Amino acid sequence: MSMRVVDVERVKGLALFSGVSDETFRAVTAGAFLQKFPAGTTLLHEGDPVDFLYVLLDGLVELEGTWNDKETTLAVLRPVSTFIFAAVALDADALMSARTVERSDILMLSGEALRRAMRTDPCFSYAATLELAGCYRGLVRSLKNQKLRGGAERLANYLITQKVRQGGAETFTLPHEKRLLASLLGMTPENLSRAFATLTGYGVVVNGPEVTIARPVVLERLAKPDPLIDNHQPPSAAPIGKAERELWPARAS
Amino acid sequence: MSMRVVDVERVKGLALFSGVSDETFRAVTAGAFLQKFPAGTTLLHEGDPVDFLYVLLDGLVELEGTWNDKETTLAVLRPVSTFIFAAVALDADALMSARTVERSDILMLSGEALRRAMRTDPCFSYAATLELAGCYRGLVRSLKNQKLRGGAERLANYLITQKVRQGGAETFTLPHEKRLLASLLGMTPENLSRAFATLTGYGVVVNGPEVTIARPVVLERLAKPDPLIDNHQPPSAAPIGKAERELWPARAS
DNA sequence: TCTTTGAATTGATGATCGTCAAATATGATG
DNA sequence: CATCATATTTGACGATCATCAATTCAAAGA
Repeated sequence: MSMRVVDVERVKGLALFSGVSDETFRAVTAGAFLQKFPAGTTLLHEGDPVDFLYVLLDGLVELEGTWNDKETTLAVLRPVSTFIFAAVALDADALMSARTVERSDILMLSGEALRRAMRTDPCFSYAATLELAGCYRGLVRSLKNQKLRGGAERLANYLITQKVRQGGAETFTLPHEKRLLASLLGMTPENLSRAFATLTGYGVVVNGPEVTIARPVVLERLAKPDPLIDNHQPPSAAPIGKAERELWPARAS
Repeated sequence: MSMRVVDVERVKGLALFSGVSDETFRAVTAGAFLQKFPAGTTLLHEGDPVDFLYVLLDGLVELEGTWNDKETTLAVLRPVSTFIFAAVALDADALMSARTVERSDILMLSGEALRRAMRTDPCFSYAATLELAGCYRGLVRSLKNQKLRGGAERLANYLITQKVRQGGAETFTLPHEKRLLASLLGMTPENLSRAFATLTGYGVVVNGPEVTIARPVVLERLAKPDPLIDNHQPPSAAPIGKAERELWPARAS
Protein backbone atom coordinates (compact mmCIF):
# COMPACT_ATOMS: atom_id res chain seq x y z
CA MET A 1 0.00 0.00 0.00
CA SER A 2 2.61 2.54 0.98
CA MET A 3 5.84 3.19 -0.86
CA ARG A 4 9.21 1.65 -0.34
CA VAL A 5 12.08 4.06 0.10
CA VAL A 6 13.41 3.20 -3.32
CA ASP A 7 10.05 4.06 -4.87
CA VAL A 8 9.86 7.35 -3.00
CA GLU A 9 13.16 8.27 -4.58
CA ARG A 10 11.93 7.37 -8.06
CA VAL A 11 8.86 9.53 -7.61
CA LYS A 12 10.85 12.39 -6.20
CA GLY A 13 13.04 12.16 -9.28
CA LEU A 14 10.09 12.80 -11.57
CA ALA A 15 10.30 16.00 -13.56
CA LEU A 16 6.91 16.84 -12.11
CA PHE A 17 8.46 17.12 -8.66
CA SER A 18 11.74 18.75 -9.59
CA GLY A 19 12.38 21.68 -7.32
CA VAL A 20 9.29 21.31 -5.19
CA SER A 21 9.58 21.72 -1.45
CA ASP A 22 9.72 18.68 0.81
CA GLU A 23 6.56 19.99 2.37
CA THR A 24 4.66 19.95 -0.90
CA PHE A 25 6.06 16.56 -1.77
CA ARG A 26 4.93 15.10 1.54
CA ALA A 27 1.48 16.70 1.20
CA VAL A 28 1.04 15.15 -2.22
CA THR A 29 2.38 11.70 -1.38
CA ALA A 30 0.78 11.44 2.04
CA GLY A 31 -2.35 9.63 0.93
CA ALA A 32 -0.74 7.87 -2.00
CA PHE A 33 -1.28 4.24 -2.97
CA LEU A 34 1.30 2.07 -4.62
CA GLN A 35 -0.36 -0.88 -6.26
CA LYS A 36 0.68 -3.76 -8.46
CA PHE A 37 -1.75 -4.65 -11.20
CA PRO A 38 -1.72 -7.75 -13.38
CA ALA A 39 -1.69 -7.46 -17.17
CA GLY A 40 -4.98 -6.49 -18.73
CA THR A 41 -6.36 -4.55 -15.79
CA THR A 42 -8.51 -1.56 -16.61
CA LEU A 43 -7.34 1.16 -14.27
CA LEU A 44 -9.76 3.77 -15.43
CA HIS A 45 -12.63 3.78 -17.87
CA GLU A 46 -13.30 6.71 -20.17
CA GLY A 47 -16.06 8.91 -18.88
CA ASP A 48 -15.25 8.11 -15.27
CA PRO A 49 -14.46 10.90 -12.85
CA VAL A 50 -10.75 10.97 -12.09
CA ASP A 51 -9.73 10.95 -8.45
CA PHE A 52 -6.06 10.14 -8.81
CA LEU A 53 -3.04 11.00 -10.83
CA TYR A 54 -1.44 7.76 -11.95
CA VAL A 55 2.30 7.27 -12.12
CA LEU A 56 3.60 4.23 -13.95
CA LEU A 57 6.71 3.09 -12.08
CA ASP A 58 7.13 -0.27 -13.75
CA GLY A 59 5.35 -2.15 -16.50
CA LEU A 60 3.43 -0.99 -19.55
CA VAL A 61 0.18 0.93 -19.81
CA GLU A 62 -2.10 1.63 -22.76
CA LEU A 63 -4.35 4.66 -23.13
CA GLU A 64 -7.31 3.99 -25.37
CA GLY A 65 -10.37 5.70 -26.72
CA THR A 66 -13.67 4.21 -27.78
CA TRP A 67 -16.51 5.21 -30.07
CA ASN A 68 -19.30 3.25 -31.63
CA ASP A 69 -17.92 -0.11 -30.47
CA LYS A 70 -14.55 0.65 -31.99
CA GLU A 71 -11.38 1.09 -29.97
CA THR A 72 -8.13 2.84 -30.71
CA THR A 73 -4.90 3.14 -28.78
CA LEU A 74 -3.91 6.74 -28.17
CA ALA A 75 -0.61 6.04 -26.43
CA VAL A 76 1.52 3.30 -24.93
CA LEU A 77 3.38 4.43 -21.85
CA ARG A 78 6.56 3.09 -20.35
CA PRO A 79 8.03 3.91 -16.94
CA VAL A 80 8.39 6.45 -15.57
CA SER A 81 5.31 8.29 -16.83
CA THR A 82 2.37 10.10 -15.35
CA PHE A 83 -0.99 9.77 -17.03
CA ILE A 84 -4.40 11.44 -17.10
CA PHE A 85 -2.82 14.51 -15.59
CA ALA A 86 -5.00 16.89 -17.60
CA ALA A 87 -8.21 15.38 -16.26
CA VAL A 88 -6.80 15.55 -12.73
CA ALA A 89 -5.81 19.19 -13.10
CA LEU A 90 -9.29 20.13 -14.30
CA ASP A 91 -11.07 17.64 -12.01
CA ALA A 92 -12.88 16.46 -15.13
CA ASP A 93 -14.00 13.10 -16.44
CA ALA A 94 -11.45 10.96 -18.25
CA LEU A 95 -11.47 11.16 -22.03
CA MET A 96 -9.61 7.89 -22.36
CA SER A 97 -9.40 4.55 -20.64
CA ALA A 98 -6.17 3.29 -19.12
CA ARG A 99 -5.21 -0.33 -18.84
CA THR A 100 -2.15 -2.34 -18.06
CA VAL A 101 -0.50 -4.23 -20.90
CA GLU A 102 1.94 -5.96 -18.59
CA ARG A 103 2.04 -6.46 -14.87
CA SER A 104 2.62 -2.92 -13.60
CA ASP A 105 3.54 -0.98 -10.50
CA ILE A 106 1.41 2.10 -10.34
CA LEU A 107 1.42 4.95 -7.90
CA MET A 108 -1.82 6.76 -7.32
CA LEU A 109 -1.69 10.30 -6.02
CA SER A 110 -4.72 12.15 -4.70
CA GLY A 111 -6.05 14.55 -7.29
CA GLU A 112 -7.40 16.83 -4.63
CA ALA A 113 -4.02 17.05 -2.91
CA LEU A 114 -2.33 17.74 -6.23
CA ARG A 115 -4.69 20.55 -7.13
CA ARG A 116 -4.18 22.05 -3.69
CA ALA A 117 -0.41 21.82 -4.11
CA MET A 118 -0.61 23.47 -7.51
CA ARG A 119 -2.46 26.42 -6.05
CA THR A 120 0.05 26.97 -3.29
CA ASP A 121 3.49 25.91 -4.50
CA PRO A 122 4.57 27.92 -7.58
CA CYS A 123 7.44 25.48 -8.20
CA PHE A 124 5.04 22.62 -8.42
CA SER A 125 2.49 24.30 -10.65
CA TYR A 126 5.32 25.49 -12.89
CA ALA A 127 6.55 21.91 -13.17
CA ALA A 128 2.97 20.81 -13.82
CA THR A 129 2.68 23.33 -16.65
CA LEU A 130 5.86 22.01 -18.24
CA GLU A 131 4.70 18.42 -17.88
CA LEU A 132 1.37 19.21 -19.52
CA ALA A 133 3.03 21.23 -22.25
CA GLY A 134 5.18 18.19 -23.04
CA CYS A 135 2.11 15.95 -23.16
CA TYR A 136 0.35 18.45 -25.40
CA ARG A 137 3.18 18.47 -27.87
CA GLY A 138 3.25 14.70 -27.89
CA LEU A 139 -0.36 14.73 -28.99
CA VAL A 140 0.30 17.32 -31.68
CA ARG A 141 2.93 14.95 -33.04
CA SER A 142 0.47 12.06 -32.96
CA LEU A 143 -2.20 14.01 -34.77
CA LYS A 144 0.21 15.13 -37.49
CA ASN A 145 1.49 11.58 -37.81
CA GLN A 146 -2.04 10.29 -38.19
CA LYS A 147 -3.32 12.89 -40.62
CA LEU A 148 -0.30 13.38 -42.83
CA ARG A 149 1.15 9.89 -43.20
CA GLY A 150 -0.05 6.63 -44.66
CA GLY A 151 0.09 3.33 -42.82
CA ALA A 152 3.42 2.10 -44.16
CA GLU A 153 5.00 5.50 -43.45
CA ARG A 154 3.73 5.49 -39.89
CA LEU A 155 5.13 2.02 -39.36
CA ALA A 156 8.49 2.91 -40.91
CA ASN A 157 8.83 5.92 -38.64
CA TYR A 158 7.74 3.91 -35.63
CA LEU A 159 10.46 1.37 -36.32
CA ILE A 160 13.12 4.05 -36.73
CA THR A 161 12.04 5.68 -33.49
CA GLN A 162 12.16 2.36 -31.66
CA LYS A 163 15.59 1.62 -33.02
CA VAL A 164 16.94 4.93 -31.75
CA ARG A 165 15.22 4.69 -28.38
CA GLN A 166 16.50 1.18 -27.79
CA GLY A 167 20.09 2.20 -28.37
CA GLY A 168 20.51 2.24 -32.14
CA ALA A 169 21.43 -1.39 -32.79
CA GLU A 170 20.50 -2.84 -36.17
CA THR A 171 18.16 -5.34 -34.51
CA PHE A 172 15.70 -4.58 -31.76
CA THR A 173 12.57 -6.03 -30.19
CA LEU A 174 9.05 -4.71 -30.45
CA PRO A 175 7.97 -3.68 -26.96
CA HIS A 176 4.53 -5.30 -27.18
CA GLU A 177 2.11 -7.31 -29.31
CA LYS A 178 1.62 -6.31 -32.92
CA ARG A 179 -2.10 -6.16 -32.35
CA LEU A 180 -1.52 -3.25 -29.97
CA LEU A 181 0.97 -1.65 -32.33
CA ALA A 182 -1.62 -1.75 -35.09
CA SER A 183 -4.13 0.05 -32.90
CA LEU A 184 -1.53 2.64 -31.92
CA LEU A 185 -0.66 3.25 -35.56
CA GLY A 186 -4.31 3.54 -36.49
CA MET A 187 -4.68 0.42 -38.60
CA THR A 188 -5.97 -3.12 -38.37
CA PRO A 189 -3.67 -6.02 -37.42
CA GLU A 190 -4.14 -7.38 -40.94
CA ASN A 191 -2.92 -4.17 -42.50
CA LEU A 192 -0.01 -3.97 -40.10
CA SER A 193 1.08 -7.37 -41.36
CA ARG A 194 0.87 -6.11 -44.92
CA ALA A 195 2.73 -2.93 -44.02
CA PHE A 196 5.54 -5.07 -42.58
CA ALA A 197 5.52 -7.08 -45.79
CA THR A 198 5.83 -3.85 -47.78
CA LEU A 199 8.80 -2.74 -45.69
CA THR A 200 10.57 -5.97 -46.56
CA GLY A 201 11.33 -4.24 -49.82
CA TYR A 202 13.08 -1.50 -47.84
CA GLY A 203 15.43 -3.72 -45.90
CA VAL A 204 13.24 -4.51 -42.92
CA VAL A 205 13.46 -8.08 -41.70
CA VAL A 206 10.88 -9.30 -39.20
CA ASN A 207 11.23 -12.39 -37.09
CA GLY A 208 8.38 -12.51 -34.62
CA PRO A 209 9.00 -9.59 -32.28
CA GLU A 210 12.55 -9.11 -33.58
CA VAL A 211 12.99 -6.40 -36.19
CA THR A 212 16.14 -5.72 -38.17
CA ILE A 213 16.64 -2.60 -40.20
CA ALA A 214 19.21 -3.85 -42.67
CA ARG A 215 19.34 -0.76 -44.88
CA PRO A 216 18.59 2.30 -42.72
CA VAL A 217 19.18 4.77 -45.54
CA VAL A 218 16.66 3.08 -47.79
CA LEU A 219 14.07 2.92 -45.03
CA GLU A 220 14.59 6.57 -44.15
CA ARG A 221 14.01 7.55 -47.73
CA LEU A 222 10.55 6.07 -47.37
CA ALA A 223 9.90 7.19 -43.80
CA LYS A 224 11.12 10.78 -44.15
CA PRO A 225 11.39 11.22 -40.39
CA ASP A 226 10.81 14.78 -39.24
CA PRO A 227 11.80 16.28 -35.88
CA LEU A 228 8.48 18.12 -35.86
CA ILE A 229 6.62 14.81 -35.79
CA ASP A 230 9.03 12.19 -34.50
CA ASN A 231 10.93 12.50 -31.29
CA HIS A 232 14.11 10.51 -31.87
CA GLN A 233 15.42 10.68 -28.40
CA PRO A 234 18.08 8.17 -27.40
CA PRO A 235 17.68 6.33 -24.11
CA SER A 236 19.08 7.93 -21.01
CA ALA A 237 19.89 6.60 -17.58
CA ALA A 238 17.97 9.25 -15.69
CA PRO A 239 14.19 9.02 -15.81
CA ILE A 240 12.88 12.07 -17.58
CA GLY A 241 9.53 13.74 -17.97
CA LYS A 242 7.45 14.61 -20.99
CA ALA A 243 8.81 18.14 -20.87
CA GLU A 244 12.50 17.22 -21.11
CA ARG A 245 11.66 14.74 -23.83
CA GLU A 246 10.17 17.60 -25.79
CA LEU A 247 13.13 19.86 -25.23
CA TRP A 248 15.62 17.38 -26.60
CA PRO A 249 17.97 17.97 -28.37
CA ALA A 250 17.89 21.70 -27.72
CA ARG A 251 18.36 21.48 -23.98
CA ALA A 252 19.29 17.95 -22.99
CA SER A 253 18.54 17.17 -19.36
CA MET B 1 1.42 48.93 -31.03
CA SER B 2 0.11 49.22 -27.51
CA MET B 3 -3.31 48.19 -26.33
CA ARG B 4 -6.45 50.23 -26.10
CA VAL B 5 -8.21 50.20 -22.76
CA VAL B 6 -10.98 48.05 -24.15
CA ASP B 7 -8.42 45.48 -25.30
CA VAL B 8 -6.67 45.47 -21.95
CA GLU B 9 -9.98 44.55 -20.40
CA ARG B 10 -10.53 41.74 -22.84
CA VAL B 11 -7.11 40.30 -22.11
CA LYS B 12 -7.57 40.67 -18.38
CA GLY B 13 -10.81 38.74 -18.79
CA LEU B 14 -8.97 35.73 -20.24
CA ALA B 15 -9.14 32.59 -18.14
CA LEU B 16 -5.38 32.58 -18.29
CA PHE B 17 -5.26 35.76 -16.21
CA SER B 18 -8.11 35.05 -13.83
CA GLY B 19 -7.02 35.77 -10.30
CA VAL B 20 -3.51 36.95 -11.13
CA SER B 21 -2.17 39.98 -9.37
CA ASP B 22 -2.14 43.36 -11.10
CA GLU B 23 1.60 43.25 -10.73
CA THR B 24 1.94 40.01 -12.66
CA PHE B 25 -0.51 41.24 -15.27
CA ARG B 26 1.47 44.41 -15.79
CA ALA B 27 4.74 42.52 -15.96
CA VAL B 28 3.38 40.22 -18.64
CA THR B 29 1.67 42.89 -20.72
CA ALA B 30 4.40 45.50 -20.41
CA GLY B 31 6.25 44.59 -23.58
CA ALA B 32 3.21 43.36 -25.44
CA PHE B 33 2.38 44.08 -29.06
CA LEU B 34 -1.10 44.39 -30.43
CA GLN B 35 -1.06 43.96 -34.18
CA LYS B 36 -3.60 43.73 -36.95
CA PHE B 37 -2.80 41.21 -39.65
CA PRO B 38 -4.51 40.82 -43.02
CA ALA B 39 -6.00 37.49 -44.07
CA GLY B 40 -3.48 34.87 -45.13
CA THR B 41 -0.60 36.09 -43.01
CA THR B 42 1.71 33.45 -41.64
CA LEU B 43 2.33 34.46 -38.06
CA LEU B 44 4.64 31.64 -37.24
CA HIS B 45 6.18 28.85 -39.24
CA GLU B 46 6.57 25.34 -37.85
CA GLY B 47 10.07 24.70 -36.65
CA ASP B 48 10.61 28.34 -35.73
CA PRO B 49 11.61 29.29 -32.22
CA VAL B 50 8.69 30.83 -30.39
CA ASP B 51 9.25 34.17 -28.72
CA PHE B 52 5.67 35.19 -28.05
CA LEU B 53 2.42 33.85 -26.79
CA TYR B 54 -0.25 34.82 -29.29
CA VAL B 55 -3.74 35.85 -28.24
CA LEU B 56 -6.39 36.08 -30.92
CA LEU B 57 -8.64 38.99 -29.98
CA ASP B 58 -10.54 39.27 -33.23
CA GLY B 59 -10.55 37.38 -36.51
CA LEU B 60 -9.83 33.76 -37.35
CA VAL B 61 -6.59 31.79 -37.14
CA GLU B 62 -5.61 28.40 -38.50
CA LEU B 63 -3.02 26.09 -36.97
CA GLU B 64 -1.50 23.76 -39.51
CA GLY B 65 1.08 21.02 -39.79
CA THR B 66 3.17 19.98 -42.75
CA TRP B 67 4.97 16.87 -43.85
CA ASN B 68 6.28 15.74 -47.18
CA ASP B 69 4.70 18.66 -49.06
CA LYS B 70 1.31 17.89 -47.58
CA GLU B 71 -0.53 20.18 -45.20
CA THR B 72 -3.23 19.58 -42.67
CA THR B 73 -5.20 21.89 -40.44
CA LEU B 74 -4.94 20.96 -36.79
CA ALA B 75 -7.29 23.60 -35.44
CA VAL B 76 -9.24 26.70 -36.38
CA LEU B 77 -9.36 29.27 -33.59
CA ARG B 78 -11.87 31.97 -32.92
CA PRO B 79 -11.54 34.83 -30.44
CA VAL B 80 -10.67 34.91 -27.68
CA SER B 81 -8.04 32.17 -27.82
CA THR B 82 -4.39 31.82 -26.95
CA PHE B 83 -2.21 29.70 -29.16
CA ILE B 84 1.19 27.99 -29.15
CA PHE B 85 1.18 28.22 -25.41
CA ALA B 86 2.89 24.85 -24.97
CA ALA B 87 5.87 25.88 -27.07
CA VAL B 88 6.11 29.14 -25.14
CA ALA B 89 6.01 27.37 -21.79
CA LEU B 90 8.82 25.03 -22.83
CA ASP B 91 10.67 27.67 -24.84
CA ALA B 92 10.70 25.13 -27.66
CA ASP B 93 10.30 25.32 -31.42
CA ALA B 94 6.79 25.46 -32.82
CA LEU B 95 5.32 22.15 -33.98
CA MET B 96 2.73 23.87 -36.11
CA SER B 97 2.40 26.96 -38.24
CA ALA B 98 -0.14 29.66 -37.48
CA ARG B 99 -1.78 31.83 -40.06
CA THR B 100 -4.66 34.22 -40.24
CA VAL B 101 -7.74 33.12 -42.15
CA GLU B 102 -9.38 36.53 -41.84
CA ARG B 103 -8.06 39.93 -40.91
CA SER B 104 -7.18 39.48 -37.25
CA ASP B 105 -6.25 41.42 -34.14
CA ILE B 106 -3.53 39.57 -32.35
CA LEU B 107 -1.83 40.30 -29.09
CA MET B 108 1.71 39.11 -28.68
CA LEU B 109 3.01 38.58 -25.17
CA SER B 110 6.68 38.07 -24.38
CA GLY B 111 7.40 34.39 -23.78
CA GLU B 112 10.25 35.23 -21.47
CA ALA B 113 8.02 37.44 -19.33
CA LEU B 114 5.37 34.74 -19.23
CA ARG B 115 7.78 32.07 -18.10
CA ARG B 116 9.10 34.40 -15.44
CA ALA B 117 5.58 35.13 -14.26
CA MET B 118 4.78 31.42 -14.12
CA ARG B 119 7.72 30.80 -11.87
CA THR B 120 6.78 33.52 -9.42
CA ASP B 121 3.00 33.87 -9.35
CA PRO B 122 1.30 30.63 -8.29
CA CYS B 123 -2.07 31.96 -9.40
CA PHE B 124 -0.77 32.50 -12.88
CA SER B 125 0.99 29.19 -13.24
CA TYR B 126 -2.09 27.45 -11.89
CA ALA B 127 -4.20 29.21 -14.52
CA ALA B 128 -1.60 28.26 -17.11
CA THR B 129 -1.85 24.62 -16.08
CA LEU B 130 -5.62 24.69 -16.47
CA GLU B 131 -5.36 26.37 -19.85
CA LEU B 132 -2.90 23.79 -21.09
CA ALA B 133 -4.95 20.94 -19.67
CA GLY B 134 -7.92 22.25 -21.64
CA CYS B 135 -5.84 22.41 -24.82
CA TYR B 136 -4.56 18.90 -24.19
CA ARG B 137 -8.05 17.51 -23.88
CA GLY B 138 -9.10 19.28 -27.05
CA LEU B 139 -6.34 17.42 -28.87
CA VAL B 140 -7.36 14.10 -27.35
CA ARG B 141 -10.82 14.73 -28.75
CA SER B 142 -9.36 15.54 -32.18
CA LEU B 143 -7.27 12.41 -32.23
CA LYS B 144 -10.19 10.19 -31.27
CA ASN B 145 -12.34 11.93 -33.86
CA GLN B 146 -9.72 11.30 -36.49
CA LYS B 147 -8.92 7.69 -35.67
CA LEU B 148 -12.35 6.37 -34.80
CA ARG B 149 -14.65 8.07 -37.29
CA GLY B 150 -15.02 8.05 -41.03
CA GLY B 151 -15.24 11.19 -43.13
CA ALA B 152 -19.01 11.49 -43.29
CA GLU B 153 -19.25 10.90 -39.55
CA ARG B 154 -16.70 13.59 -38.83
CA LEU B 155 -18.59 16.03 -41.00
CA ALA B 156 -21.95 15.15 -39.43
CA ASN B 157 -20.55 15.75 -35.96
CA TYR B 158 -18.90 18.97 -37.04
CA LEU B 159 -22.21 20.26 -38.34
CA ILE B 160 -24.04 19.32 -35.14
CA THR B 161 -21.35 21.02 -33.06
CA GLN B 162 -21.57 24.16 -35.19
CA LYS B 163 -25.31 24.24 -34.91
CA VAL B 164 -25.15 24.08 -31.12
CA ARG B 165 -22.34 26.61 -30.84
CA GLN B 166 -24.10 29.09 -33.08
CA GLY B 167 -27.24 29.02 -30.98
CA GLY B 168 -29.11 25.93 -32.08
CA ALA B 169 -31.12 27.32 -35.02
CA GLU B 170 -32.03 24.91 -37.80
CA THR B 171 -29.93 26.89 -40.28
CA PHE B 172 -26.45 28.24 -39.66
CA THR B 173 -23.43 29.44 -41.61
CA LEU B 174 -20.11 27.72 -42.01
CA PRO B 175 -17.47 29.92 -40.37
CA HIS B 176 -14.95 29.60 -43.20
CA GLU B 177 -14.20 28.11 -46.60
CA LYS B 178 -14.98 24.48 -47.23
CA ARG B 179 -11.44 23.92 -48.40
CA LEU B 180 -10.26 24.73 -44.88
CA LEU B 181 -13.00 22.64 -43.34
CA ALA B 182 -11.88 19.68 -45.43
CA SER B 183 -8.33 20.05 -44.16
CA LEU B 184 -9.57 20.33 -40.58
CA LEU B 185 -11.65 17.19 -40.96
CA GLY B 186 -8.75 15.33 -42.53
CA MET B 187 -10.05 14.90 -46.04
CA THR B 188 -9.72 16.43 -49.50
CA PRO B 189 -12.08 19.17 -50.70
CA GLU B 190 -13.43 16.71 -53.25
CA ASN B 191 -14.33 14.20 -50.59
CA LEU B 192 -15.86 16.88 -48.40
CA SER B 193 -18.19 17.70 -51.29
CA ARG B 194 -19.13 14.04 -51.53
CA ALA B 195 -19.60 13.80 -47.79
CA PHE B 196 -22.03 16.73 -47.95
CA ALA B 197 -23.81 14.95 -50.79
CA THR B 198 -24.07 11.83 -48.62
CA LEU B 199 -25.56 13.83 -45.75
CA THR B 200 -28.28 15.08 -48.07
CA GLY B 201 -29.84 11.69 -47.46
CA TYR B 202 -29.89 12.52 -43.73
CA GLY B 203 -31.72 15.81 -43.98
CA VAL B 204 -28.77 18.14 -44.49
CA VAL B 205 -29.38 20.92 -47.01
CA VAL B 206 -26.41 22.94 -48.21
CA ASN B 207 -26.63 26.28 -49.95
CA GLY B 208 -23.17 27.70 -50.33
CA PRO B 209 -22.02 28.43 -46.79
CA GLU B 210 -25.56 28.03 -45.40
CA VAL B 211 -26.32 24.67 -43.86
CA THR B 212 -29.73 23.47 -42.69
CA ILE B 213 -30.20 20.40 -40.56
CA ALA B 214 -33.77 19.56 -41.45
CA ARG B 215 -34.00 16.27 -39.56
CA PRO B 216 -31.70 16.47 -36.51
CA VAL B 217 -32.74 13.09 -35.16
CA VAL B 218 -31.86 11.32 -38.38
CA LEU B 219 -28.49 13.08 -38.60
CA GLU B 220 -27.68 12.24 -35.00
CA ARG B 221 -28.38 8.60 -35.65
CA LEU B 222 -25.55 8.74 -38.17
CA ALA B 223 -23.27 11.06 -36.24
CA LYS B 224 -23.58 9.40 -32.84
CA PRO B 225 -22.17 12.44 -31.04
CA ASP B 226 -20.29 11.57 -27.86
CA PRO B 227 -19.42 13.97 -25.03
CA LEU B 228 -16.02 12.27 -24.80
CA ILE B 229 -15.21 13.42 -28.34
CA ASP B 230 -17.47 16.34 -29.13
CA ASN B 231 -17.77 19.40 -26.97
CA HIS B 232 -21.30 20.64 -27.55
CA GLN B 233 -21.01 23.82 -25.65
CA PRO B 234 -23.58 26.51 -26.35
CA PRO B 235 -22.37 30.06 -26.93
CA SER B 236 -21.94 32.30 -23.94
CA ALA B 237 -21.61 36.02 -23.53
CA ALA B 238 -18.47 35.90 -21.40
CA PRO B 239 -15.26 34.96 -23.17
CA ILE B 240 -14.06 31.69 -21.77
CA GLY B 241 -10.86 29.72 -21.87
CA LYS B 242 -10.03 26.23 -23.02
CA ALA B 243 -10.27 25.01 -19.46
CA GLU B 244 -13.83 26.20 -18.81
CA ARG B 245 -14.82 24.84 -22.18
CA GLU B 246 -13.58 21.46 -21.06
CA LEU B 247 -15.37 21.64 -17.75
CA TRP B 248 -18.76 22.28 -19.27
CA PRO B 249 -21.40 21.13 -18.42
CA ALA B 250 -20.07 19.92 -15.08
CA ARG B 251 -19.04 23.31 -13.75
CA ALA B 252 -20.37 26.04 -16.02
CA SER B 253 -18.46 29.28 -15.76
C1' DT C 1 4.30 -34.97 -26.85
C1' DC C 2 -0.22 -33.51 -27.83
C1' DT C 3 -3.69 -30.20 -27.43
C1' DT C 4 -5.49 -25.88 -26.97
C1' DT C 5 -5.75 -21.09 -27.33
C1' DG C 6 -4.88 -16.81 -29.25
C1' DA C 7 -1.76 -14.15 -32.20
C1' DA C 8 -0.18 -13.40 -36.71
C1' DT C 9 -0.40 -13.95 -41.50
C1' DT C 10 -2.48 -14.43 -46.11
C1' DG C 11 -6.03 -14.10 -49.61
C1' DA C 12 -10.29 -12.30 -51.50
C1' DT C 13 -13.47 -8.72 -51.64
C1' DG C 14 -15.72 -4.33 -50.90
C1' DA C 15 -15.68 0.31 -48.86
C1' DT C 16 -13.40 4.49 -48.30
C1' DC C 17 -10.43 7.82 -49.76
C1' DG C 18 -7.10 10.47 -52.84
C1' DT C 19 -5.87 12.07 -57.41
C1' DC C 20 -6.57 13.90 -61.84
C1' DA C 21 -9.38 16.24 -65.05
C1' DA C 22 -13.16 18.86 -66.38
C1' DA C 23 -17.14 21.56 -65.54
C1' DT C 24 -19.63 24.86 -62.74
C1' DA C 25 -20.22 28.40 -59.37
C1' DT C 26 -18.72 32.31 -56.82
C1' DG C 27 -16.58 36.60 -55.83
C1' DA C 28 -13.48 40.24 -56.71
C1' DT C 29 -11.90 43.57 -59.89
C1' DG C 30 -11.58 46.54 -63.87
C1' DC D 1 -21.37 44.38 -66.97
C1' DA D 2 -17.51 41.62 -68.32
C1' DT D 3 -13.49 39.27 -66.98
C1' DC D 4 -10.58 36.83 -64.26
C1' DA D 5 -9.12 34.03 -60.46
C1' DT D 6 -10.46 30.87 -57.31
C1' DA D 7 -13.59 27.84 -54.86
C1' DT D 8 -16.56 24.12 -55.43
C1' DT D 9 -18.55 20.30 -57.58
C1' DT D 10 -18.72 16.11 -60.36
C1' DG D 11 -16.97 12.06 -62.70
C1' DA D 12 -13.55 8.49 -63.49
C1' DC D 13 -10.02 5.91 -61.80
C1' DG D 14 -6.55 3.97 -58.79
C1' DA D 15 -4.60 3.52 -54.13
C1' DT D 16 -5.33 2.60 -49.54
C1' DC D 17 -7.69 0.51 -46.04
C1' DA D 18 -11.21 -2.55 -43.53
C1' DT D 19 -13.59 -6.80 -43.26
C1' DC D 20 -14.30 -11.65 -43.49
C1' DA D 21 -12.51 -16.16 -43.81
C1' DA D 22 -9.04 -19.47 -43.67
C1' DT D 23 -4.53 -20.83 -42.46
C1' DT D 24 -0.18 -20.81 -40.03
C1' DC D 25 2.42 -20.10 -36.03
C1' DA D 26 3.82 -19.93 -31.14
C1' DA D 27 3.32 -20.31 -26.36
C1' DA D 28 1.16 -22.47 -22.32
C1' DG D 29 -0.86 -26.31 -20.21
C1' DA D 30 -2.44 -31.30 -19.90
